[in-house]
Amino acid sequence: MATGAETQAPRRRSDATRAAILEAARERFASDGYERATVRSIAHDAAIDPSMVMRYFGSKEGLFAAVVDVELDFPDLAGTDPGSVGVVLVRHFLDLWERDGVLRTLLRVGMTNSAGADRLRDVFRSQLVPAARSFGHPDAERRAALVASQVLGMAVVRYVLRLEPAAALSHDEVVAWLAPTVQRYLTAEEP
Amino acid sequence: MATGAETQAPRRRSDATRAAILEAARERFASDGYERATVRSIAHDAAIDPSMVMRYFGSKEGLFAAVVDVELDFPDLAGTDPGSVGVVLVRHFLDLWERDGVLRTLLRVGMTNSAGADRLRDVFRSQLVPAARSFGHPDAERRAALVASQVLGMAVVRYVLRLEPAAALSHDEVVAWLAPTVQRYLTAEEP
DNA sequence: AGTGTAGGCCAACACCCGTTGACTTCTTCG
DNA sequence: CGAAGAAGTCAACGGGTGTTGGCCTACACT
Repeated sequence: MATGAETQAPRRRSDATRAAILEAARERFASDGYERATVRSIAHDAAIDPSMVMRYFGSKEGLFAAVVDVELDFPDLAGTDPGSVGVVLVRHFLDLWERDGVLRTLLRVGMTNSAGADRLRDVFRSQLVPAARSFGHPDAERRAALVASQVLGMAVVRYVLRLEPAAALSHDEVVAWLAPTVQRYLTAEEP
Repeated sequence: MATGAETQAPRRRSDATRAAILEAARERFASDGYERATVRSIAHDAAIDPSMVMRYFGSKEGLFAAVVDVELDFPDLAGTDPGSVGVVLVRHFLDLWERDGVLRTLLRVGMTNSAGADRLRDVFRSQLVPAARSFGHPDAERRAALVASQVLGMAVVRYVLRLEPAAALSHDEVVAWLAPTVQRYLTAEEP
């Protein structure tokens, strides 16, 4: 979706405020979760009045929807070498988790908020399942779910729980360990 | 820890109430998360007054600590055949997740509440890391973290997010797919 | 039977939340 | 310059929260 307005030149004075609110909200939601991230605290971070949040996004729910409404542009796995799909996918996920906080926000909020969980399931269905279909197995959904379990799990221990040994792993180490797993889930004939 | 009192005969009249509060709290925390599980709703489920919760557990935080303060008795991996440790561990985890709601509660709450995250890290450190040491690799902590990422990830997609394909998997299917992964994380010489 | 005490309820407290509407300030353009 | 409208502030609302203390009730023991 990613509601328009960025197609037109951003001359409106309010665009800066809008962006500030969105950024503050993204960080608060990611670090505090949906309930503890209060409209007041977000407004404080963005250095504006709480009522501005309502004016721009209608409600707290609307603000969350706006934060979470971004394209995640998965790589097209159809073109890549089937032998290195694990590496490609894991590396892409690492980038995605660390680029901006959107996925972390989604993960954290998705644990307690149904709108967050819905959006997360949406990403799974619209991005990961199609990618899993490239390998011709009839149970692509199951394979995608297995991949999701490993990738989300690493995100949980690394970014949310911050388990020391997991958070300390370099990107290369994460790829080295997880890629074979993901590869197997997607391409193996049987467990 | 598991605070005593169950060593003495449970003749106190209040023990039933105490247990009712604990059970209601466990379910509410597991299904709603820490913030949305209100003391009032828990008291309602336990059919008592909210003030009783305070009398027995001091505060909402105290109640949560009591809910989460249970032994998880991991299997001792030292005795089991090193070739089937993946199967044993994954099956044990499935039992643990589904026996009572404590681990689900911990997972959900650990995402937003620091006390929950602490307790989860505690379980990791005191149970999973020692188990990982059985295999003589110097980086046992890292191996344990990898196992945690896969096992927690499956719990997230299965019990919290309820991703359809993952929730529909039978125990045997989960074991068949995850056991080789866990086995490799624990025993492989290198990625 | 009478009394001390543990168990339980009720009403209220102070606080924080999301949200609202009226008011002021700044910007822009005729 | 002056007016129109956007951008932003302020104070308040109704409601829900965790928590408290006073009061009532029912049981155990002498």
